[in-house]
Amino acid sequence: MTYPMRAQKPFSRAILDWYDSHARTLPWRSLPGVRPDPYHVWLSEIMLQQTTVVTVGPYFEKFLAAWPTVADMAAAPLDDILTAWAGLGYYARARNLHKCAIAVTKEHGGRFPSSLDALLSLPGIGPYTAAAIAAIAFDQPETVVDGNIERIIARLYRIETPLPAAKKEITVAADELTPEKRAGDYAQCLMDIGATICTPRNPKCDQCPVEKACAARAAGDMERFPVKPPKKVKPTRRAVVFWIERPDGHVLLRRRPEKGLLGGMMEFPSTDWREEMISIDAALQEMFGSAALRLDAGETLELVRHTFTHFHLQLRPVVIRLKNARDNRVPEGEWVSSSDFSSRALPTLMQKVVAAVEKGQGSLAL
DNA sequence: CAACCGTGGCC
DNA sequence: TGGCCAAGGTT
Repeated sequence: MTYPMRAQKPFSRAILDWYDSHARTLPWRSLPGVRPDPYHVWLSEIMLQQTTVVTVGPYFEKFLAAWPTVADMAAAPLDDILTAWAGLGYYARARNLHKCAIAVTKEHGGRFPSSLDALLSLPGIGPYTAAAIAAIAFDQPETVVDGNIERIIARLYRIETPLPAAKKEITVAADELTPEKRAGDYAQCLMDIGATICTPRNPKCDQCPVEKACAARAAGDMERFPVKPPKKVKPTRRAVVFWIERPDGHVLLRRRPEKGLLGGMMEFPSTDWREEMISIDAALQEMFGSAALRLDAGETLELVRHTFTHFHLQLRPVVIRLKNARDNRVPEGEWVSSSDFSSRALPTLMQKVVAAVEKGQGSLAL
């Protein structure tokens, strides 16, 4: 095929040479050739799953300041982890982060294991993250395959098989190129190249240290790879969400179920998320078992729009101002002053609801 | 295997 | 403006 298959060492050497002069300085990254703290590597790798470097930066610093060691994190309440994670998304990562910290503390004496298998058995650590930690933190010659490296390999060999079926083929090819020494630096270098040069669109091939080895570059069809299946249409779900405020200004929050969408995070009570928007009357009936409220003009606020991985959501916020502190029609939950929302595990969707309510002023009395 | 699971930035 | 995409893992 092309030269990298026949000449593994020149390929990895070219990559590492490039890295020594072009490596980005990132908060979790040590100098080339220096082993970083496995706790830092783990924390950053979990945060970086499907998340950009720019987004992760401040969260990484915040977590390290709050929990300097994995034992500190293990000792923290899950809600503190979720609160700190709020806004980062994919909240199962935060729940698994906590589980993993506990497992490392209790079952591994507070030290991360260095073997691929032991790492794979930990919560939230899959094939990519296990290989990344083993290579970067423990200098083991494991093959790291993330989205960047998939793209680089797919272009290098012009792999026509669509993802995710191509994953095995790509991993085999990547494995043949992984160097015995400095596999961690090598992996980070490939990811740097993927993020800055071998980008999904408009790749900067003239800056690439392995341009000459790339089959897609030679054919001039880099952007065709990796081949991906067509996207599915996202349905839209709609609901009424309630900002229920007591006379003392505290607002009702509820905790979502442990698993599933926004699992374990806080929310404003809402009607079920259905395909069709529910009427305000029906929403009041569903939430309070009573529609005995007069609806005046201006009581509803701007529609909150949010897109999740697999559906769009539209929430119609309705503000309810309670006349009495206690009202048995109101569901159970936690009453929180809006000035304390920042210390709560409110996902971005719910922050959008806060913004919509603060921007508007219409309300209903109950 | 395919569905599920967030969010922000880019063009 | 909206689909696409990002240092994936779990079920």
